Amino acid sequence: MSADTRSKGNENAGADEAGGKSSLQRGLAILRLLASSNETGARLTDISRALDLTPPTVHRLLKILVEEGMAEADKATKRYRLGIDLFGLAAQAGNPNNLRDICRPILLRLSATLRDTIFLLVRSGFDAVCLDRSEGPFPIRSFTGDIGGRVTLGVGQGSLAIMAFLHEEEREEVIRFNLPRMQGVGIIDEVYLRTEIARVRDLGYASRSTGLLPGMSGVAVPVLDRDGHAVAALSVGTISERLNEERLPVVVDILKRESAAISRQLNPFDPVLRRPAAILGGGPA
Amino acid sequence: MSADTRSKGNENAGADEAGGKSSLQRGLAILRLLASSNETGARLTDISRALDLTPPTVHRLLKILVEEGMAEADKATKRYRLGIDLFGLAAQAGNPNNLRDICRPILLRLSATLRDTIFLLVRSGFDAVCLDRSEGPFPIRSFTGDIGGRVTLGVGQGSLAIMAFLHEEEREEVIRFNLPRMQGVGIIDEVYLRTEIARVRDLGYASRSTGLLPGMSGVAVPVLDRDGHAVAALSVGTISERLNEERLPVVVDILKRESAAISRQLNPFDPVLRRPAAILGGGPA
DNA sequence: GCAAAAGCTTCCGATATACGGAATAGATGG
DNA sequence: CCATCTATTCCGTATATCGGAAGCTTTTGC
Repeated sequence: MSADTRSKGNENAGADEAGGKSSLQRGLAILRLLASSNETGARLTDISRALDLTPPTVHRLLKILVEEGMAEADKATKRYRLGIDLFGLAAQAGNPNNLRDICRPILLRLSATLRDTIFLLVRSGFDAVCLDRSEGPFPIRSFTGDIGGRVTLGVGQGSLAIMAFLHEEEREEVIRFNLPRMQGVGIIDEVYLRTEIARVRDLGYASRSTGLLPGMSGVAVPVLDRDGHAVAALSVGTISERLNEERLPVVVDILKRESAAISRQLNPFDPVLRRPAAILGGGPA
Repeated sequence: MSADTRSKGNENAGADEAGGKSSLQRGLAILRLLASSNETGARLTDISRALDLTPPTVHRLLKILVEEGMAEADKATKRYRLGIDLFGLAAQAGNPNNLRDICRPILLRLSATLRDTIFLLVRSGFDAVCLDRSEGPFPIRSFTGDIGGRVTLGVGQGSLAIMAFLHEEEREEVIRFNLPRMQGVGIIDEVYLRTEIARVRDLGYASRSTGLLPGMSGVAVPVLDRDGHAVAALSVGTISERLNEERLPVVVDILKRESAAISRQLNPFDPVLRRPAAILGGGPA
């Protein structure tokens, strides 16, 4: 197992077939396919062809999925889509230590205070995933970070904030894996990336025009565990004008304060945070 | 299906066992179990006992689930929880016709305008499910309706709004099924329920102190399809004082207007409108 | 610190379970 | 109406799944 993602399972050829051969894997493959075609839904034969499974097999699996509430059949159009039960499941998913629950009120407060949209990102393998977000009243919305959306770790400020505060070895692993993936999404130069990371680590926050969208900027701070490693990031996305030299320090300060509050709630036992103020700057009591 | 062939002597009626016998069913059962114990996570043997599966079986299924990103193993605590990929899946789930996407900006507008929390509910079987919500700035939050949460159809204003605008036969079916479930959650009297439904149908909105929480009230309007049947409900939850005789009609009026706007977008039958206006979204994942 | 208990993982043979070809029924469309 | 495509059912085959047993690791208790 070791390294935590899909680096190994590569033995079976086939572009996008049903991953393995267990029926559980096939069922999950169907769910993923349905997710990717949720606009229109997918018919049985579509699935059959896409996953290279025979119609009877797909039929049987779909029947189970429907019974279990993970899929729904639109009898009118004969199309299948994901079921709402799945939605309920996921409400609990990716919520280690109730991170999302803890952060929810903070996101609300931040979006109200800063008037921009606030994102909560966590690491998932070599990506960052948007766990939650809270829209601010400011009328221009960032395109990034629909809930559940993924970004390559290292792309975007929230990503960088997480990356800068990973374990040394993990960060190296991520850099190695992600550099090729980052072609054309901004950073392609390893040296530059490392410089950025060092800078973020130094400052305790990430803030640069990502280049993803002209005119848009972001600021992000990591949410640290008791060892000073990132478990998440708080990020603000807005138009560049709203993150000028005057306002930026203010925003950063507020973010850091809230991040520290989250850290404290994440570690209810902590006698003393081990590496607190040094990294996050002026730590409020 | 059904027909319990319980070859094993194990007759002990263990409350909540793994649903069926297919490995897909068992895998999903594990996911559900993890969802219900996401606070702490579950260990392999916990799952094994709860679902009446042998440890090797659970081990194998968990391994698959982890590989597929549907579960995560916390190596430190030896506990399993739901994986973030599941979270990403569900971002697409329960989103027929992109209902959630369509409603998102409207929820935001409503919560800003009305200053209270707005809920989007859809029907799922005999329940209503909270598809989305948008918090308003008003400091008292309703406990109801975490995203993904379920309520018995008929309990609460949003529920009622949906129920009042179902097909005749469907409504009867729901009433029949749900009446027993509603014991102790407010309405227990069939006559009263039917009266309420008729009233809601008449007025075009639902508004009563639900009795679920003293001092809290709600208003809800249905979102109708072209046939005048409910596909969803928009609901406002707040303290009773904020829904007095003066304000209520205003709120209802605004809700109805937005509901109508949604309905219009839901029926892009005009082949011209097929394109869902990729304003800022549509980004790659 | 050691022994005991509980938990996790691997192995492997028996068999239940899932598979897919073929045939049927239903839908679509010319 | 027939031709084509799709969904569903049936059933014999074989394969993937199961669980006992045993090795191994971690936790518990003394």
